[in-house]
Amino acid sequence: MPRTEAIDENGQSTTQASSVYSRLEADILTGALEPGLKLRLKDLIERYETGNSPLREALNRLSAAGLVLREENRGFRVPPANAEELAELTRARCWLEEIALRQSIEHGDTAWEERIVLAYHWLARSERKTEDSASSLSQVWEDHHQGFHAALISACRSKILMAFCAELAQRSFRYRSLAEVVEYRDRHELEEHRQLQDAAIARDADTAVKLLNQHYEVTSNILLASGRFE
Amino acid sequence: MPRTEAIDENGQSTTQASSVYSRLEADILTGALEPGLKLRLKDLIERYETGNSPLREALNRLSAAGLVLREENRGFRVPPANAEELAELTRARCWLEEIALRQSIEHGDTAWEERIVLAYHWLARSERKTEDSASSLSQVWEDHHQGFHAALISACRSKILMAFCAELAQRSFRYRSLAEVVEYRDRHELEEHRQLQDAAIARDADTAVKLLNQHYEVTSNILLASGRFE
DNA sequence: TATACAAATAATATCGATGAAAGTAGACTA
DNA sequence: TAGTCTACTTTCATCGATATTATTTGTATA
Repeated sequence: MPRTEAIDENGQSTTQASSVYSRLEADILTGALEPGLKLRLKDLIERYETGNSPLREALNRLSAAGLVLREENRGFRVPPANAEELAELTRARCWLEEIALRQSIEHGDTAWEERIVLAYHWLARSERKTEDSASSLSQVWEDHHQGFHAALISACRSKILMAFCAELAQRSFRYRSLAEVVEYRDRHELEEHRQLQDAAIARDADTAVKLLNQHYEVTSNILLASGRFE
Repeated sequence: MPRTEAIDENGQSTTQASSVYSRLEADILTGALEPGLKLRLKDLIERYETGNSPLREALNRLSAAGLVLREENRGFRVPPANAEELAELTRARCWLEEIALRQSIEHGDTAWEERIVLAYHWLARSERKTEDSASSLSQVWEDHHQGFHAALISACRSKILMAFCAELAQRSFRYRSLAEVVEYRDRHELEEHRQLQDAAIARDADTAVKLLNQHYEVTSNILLASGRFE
């Protein structure tokens, strides 16, 4: 008999392995499982109430995705987090997203513009809500934030490039979670995104790229300044 | 009792899962397992003389690496190959390797130059051998070819970017294998690589990038012209 | 003859247990 | 006192069997 039927975030039924995968992924990205932590199979089996096989399948997938470290005959661990990696992530992200953004601006149709406008709208709305529930950045805001940046490059005509950008976005997100920076001093996040929206839709590639790179670099510097990464 | 002790290419002992992983990877990249093929577990267990669990772990890793398709409750298959993907791979490769090459030329030290010279030397030597064993491109030549291109970008100071490039190189290699183009008409491969070497070491970024992009685009066009991908 | 349903079959996903390797602690030696 | 050898313990990797899900086949119905 199966432990419990595996259920998707959307209430869809999936395999145990995929269910464990997404829960593990979330726990690593949010820092619930801290960097460097040894992932003992027995513990994880308890934590996620699953079996040996699906757990190992999830861990193997995650290791190939760079979200878990795997050592032959020594099991798995959460990858360490350090300033160098954050810097490298940021650099790579600026490089790749510049290409993707320029391509999108060149090839984007009106549907692309609409996706951006819509994504910005949601982002602006969800930010209001954040003021209510003081403390940590809300999950819903994060989703919309990610959605906005994905929309910007969604017309680049390269699934491969978008997948790479998504991986970088995900790994960068972990650093934001780990830094636990709730509020960014002297910063108008929504305004930055609005300017990005405007430049993209105005097809002003150089401005858009400059804004986007700044956006990532400023964030990165704030995180580095938190002093949590060495 | 284990079926047979798993052995690495270098004679090192590894886990079954990793052993199966590399054999599956090779068979997919060389086309021994053809695009679109349904990967039935029972068949693979026979083929690789392994068990259910290590096989599934290997397949799960490969699926995360984009070398195998996974469908919930429907198992695994070899990803189809088509002209669009080849074109997209080539485009992405030109984009990313341009960045990596420019960075390498900017930051490369003498050790980097030596790696290139050495890699070129091996490539030139191994090409001679190919003339003997007529038919298909030799494995050793492929290794040196890949080594040369890796050396070119090896000073870019971004492991992440190099990993992306490696993935693209791998997936592109599959198309070269599948096309079974043994000889490239009107082409002087070794000469192309020599020019690349020279431009890189002369720190002539624009020329090097132009040569590299041409190199990839010409190859891609030859493969597309083979008519094997739709 | 096409369609819908049901049973039979085949394939995948998961379980519980066992085998193999790594890690640990205590005894013995130089 | 440091080193290393061995027995013991913990953890990981793999096995063989079972449960679950998809697919096919067969049958009845319109």
